[in-house]
Amino acid sequence: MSMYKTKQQRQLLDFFLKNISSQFTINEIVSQICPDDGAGKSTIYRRISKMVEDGTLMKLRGEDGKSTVYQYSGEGTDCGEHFHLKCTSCGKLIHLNCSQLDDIRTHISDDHDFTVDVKKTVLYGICSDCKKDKE
Amino acid sequence: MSMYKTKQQRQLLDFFLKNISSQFTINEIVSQICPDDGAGKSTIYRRISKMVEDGTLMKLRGEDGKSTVYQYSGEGTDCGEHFHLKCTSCGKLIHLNCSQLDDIRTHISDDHDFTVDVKKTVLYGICSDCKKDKE
DNA sequence: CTAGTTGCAAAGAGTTTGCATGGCG
DNA sequence: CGCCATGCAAACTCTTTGCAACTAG
Repeated sequence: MSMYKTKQQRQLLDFFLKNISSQFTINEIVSQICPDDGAGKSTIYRRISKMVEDGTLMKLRGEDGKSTVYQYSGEGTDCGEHFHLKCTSCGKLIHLNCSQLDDIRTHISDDHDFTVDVKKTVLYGICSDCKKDKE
Repeated sequence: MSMYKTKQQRQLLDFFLKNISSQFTINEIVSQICPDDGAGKSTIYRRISKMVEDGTLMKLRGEDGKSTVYQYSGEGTDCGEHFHLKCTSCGKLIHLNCSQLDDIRTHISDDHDFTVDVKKTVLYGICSDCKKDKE
């Protein structure tokens, strides 16, 4: 399969590494990486899908509930190990490293016989900053 | 706004009430409700959006990670009060009434200063039945 | 009667696919 | 040199929107 390391593959990975805590839509990625927009959009789609498959990226639903955004979750992160909180107001993604939260998985597994897939799960809500703004 | 109770509105609500624990894509809804398919699809879209807004329906991502499915979550359910587990293998949605899970919300709220919105959150993973099948 | 609602068709947005070309190893 | 990856354009699917006809209250 992905045996070749092409320029485009490296560009894409670099882009996410440089913006390791940010999320982007396909269009944002395309316009940031491709010279004069539009070029290579299908390649971006193809590559992104594979990166989601192999865990390099997380696929999330945007704040508006319509768009799809992607964020790096590969090496260097422990995104396969912890839960994520996503603010539905500002879009921020919070990595939740917390032993108590890990207990939840054990609890759900033991008591509800359901194996939670942390990589696919995002808890949506309102972050502290946005909470303040509303006051 | 929604002051009129039209035939279509009632049909749609009845359909979800009759299939209170199932999920449907827009196309499935359209073909089940509309006589000879295709008819009134835009009405379905318009009405579904409103039902999601007012909490009558939950909007979920389908098993394939691409499609969007809807399930009843209005009166008679306590879907605004508990978490949901969704099996990424068979698509089943599990309503998680469990005090320990409620503690999670308190914990995240108190210790992580983040207010989880239960209605928008779904925990994805593998249910017991599908786990067995793999053995 | 009046304003919200519906149906249709057309427009839009997002994503996928076929095929010839290009580039990695 | 062989094969996978890329780019482009066309095809597709899903969803939204404009507008005239309709209907509940």
